[in-house]
Amino acid sequence: MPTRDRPIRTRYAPSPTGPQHIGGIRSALFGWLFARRHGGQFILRIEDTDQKRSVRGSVEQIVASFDWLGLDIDEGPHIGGDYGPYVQSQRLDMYQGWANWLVEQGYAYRCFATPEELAEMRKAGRGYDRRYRDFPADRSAERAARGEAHVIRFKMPLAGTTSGIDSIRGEVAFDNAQLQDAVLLKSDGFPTYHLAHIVDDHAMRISHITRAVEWLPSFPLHLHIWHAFGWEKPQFAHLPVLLNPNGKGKLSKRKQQFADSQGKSVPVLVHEFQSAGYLPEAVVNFLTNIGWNFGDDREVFTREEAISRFDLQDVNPANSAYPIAKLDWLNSQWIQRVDANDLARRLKPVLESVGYAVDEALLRKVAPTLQVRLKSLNDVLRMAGFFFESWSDFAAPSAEIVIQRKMDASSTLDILRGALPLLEALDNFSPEAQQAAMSAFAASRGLRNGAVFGSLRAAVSGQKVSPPTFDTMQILGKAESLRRVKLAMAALENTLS
RNA sequence: GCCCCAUUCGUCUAGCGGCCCAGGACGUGGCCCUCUCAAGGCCAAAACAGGGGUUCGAGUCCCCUAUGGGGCACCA
Repeated sequence: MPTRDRPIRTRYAPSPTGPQHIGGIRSALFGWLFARRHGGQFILRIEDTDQKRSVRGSVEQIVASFDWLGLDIDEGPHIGGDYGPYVQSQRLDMYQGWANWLVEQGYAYRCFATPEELAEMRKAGRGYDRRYRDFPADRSAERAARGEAHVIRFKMPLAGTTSGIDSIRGEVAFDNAQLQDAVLLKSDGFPTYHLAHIVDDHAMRISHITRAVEWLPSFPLHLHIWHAFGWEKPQFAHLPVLLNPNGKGKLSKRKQQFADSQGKSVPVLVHEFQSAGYLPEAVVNFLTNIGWNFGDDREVFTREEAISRFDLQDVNPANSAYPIAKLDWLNSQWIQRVDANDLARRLKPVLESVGYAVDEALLRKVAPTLQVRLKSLNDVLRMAGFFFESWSDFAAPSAEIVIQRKMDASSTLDILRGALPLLEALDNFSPEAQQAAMSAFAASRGLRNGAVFGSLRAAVSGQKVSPPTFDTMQILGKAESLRRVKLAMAALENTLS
């Protein structure tokens, strides 16, 4: 039985198949949270034993994704560690050694069945018929020595049941008669997952194997392999997976975007979250809320707060539809929560990405007006991009934008004509002072505030929707604001003549 | 086909036999606030898959069915 007091070490062991998918992060996150909770280590190991599936550059993408999300890795191919190498293709001799050891000990055997024979057996409806399970050891060794292609298979018990403890769902039992003699070592000398992960998890002192539910069916196989080796077993936690937003099928790796019920496109790759303007804090918060909950109805919390409460036993065993709509809300919550200067820092690259030369001082003034208005960092473009356009190139907006509801060109012109000298007379151009003057003006003319404020908003921003009018004018400055009001007046005069 | 796992509002979830005529959140609808857009506040509609047991008592335990997910590769 595993002892409870060994150091907590968990790992994420992806295949290097390209950009990091959010489903993998979800699984990794729970292992990471658990390790951090217990002051243990979190390890990255690359499982590249299937040569055909390996994609160059994958490790860099995976590491970049973890970096962005702030999930720190203690040991891995990019940083090394005491139990390396952390790439399976660099550990081949270990797997071969242990596979042979299992054969020598009688726990495994060489199988010379050809791919054609296997295909026939499959067609016949059943799996591998164990035809080499009891093949004489001397003849087996002889054929291998002659260089005949073969794999090594594990001898599963033929009867009885195997049960194991899953940290999330408790005891799980399997009928041994249903299980197959799985391949441990392929004919190309590479191990399968079944062999490799056990050799590595043992060598790397992994205390808790956290992996997706699709591994549950091979759990009994793994238990027997651990037993054959005689190694202390880790604890196992088979994590639920993310389903598509409609609840149908596992969240796809192939379809990178698809429409949810609102017709929005849905990010599934980590870099897509980044480019869609989500904060990493929000993404982590979002993922943490699926299949686990904070415990006191809190939905918004930091990763540190989550660490302080996380336990694998509290993970909900059921798979869940990908509740992507909640991410937008969470993102807006996080945008409101971060410090305004921090928000400015995060907004800068977004503005630069569309070609603005960003004045940081200006951005720091704009950011506070945006905190309650952005769902995504990218919304800054639509809401406040005009601040970063060349001011001298500012063109008066069309009358259609300046003229407010129930107003016309001439009444709007009247408003601007009346407002201009009042604003000009202000020594203090604070939003409060502006608002006091403009409210009084509106009242004196019997106008709605909206008619006055809205005309000014459009005049100075060129937009129907913007940050509050008087904040906008303060940021633009009195001179620039008044210049724009005059521009709008001139444009309106033109439409009237 | 066989095996495993799961099943509470549309969705994410709380609930580990009585505190539940089921709580929170997102989304949706309404109202309030309001210079636009938001944010915020208040309110509303909305669920224990079905059927059998066990028990004084079941969303909570057991069984069956249904549905969903996964597995049955020399992929992980």
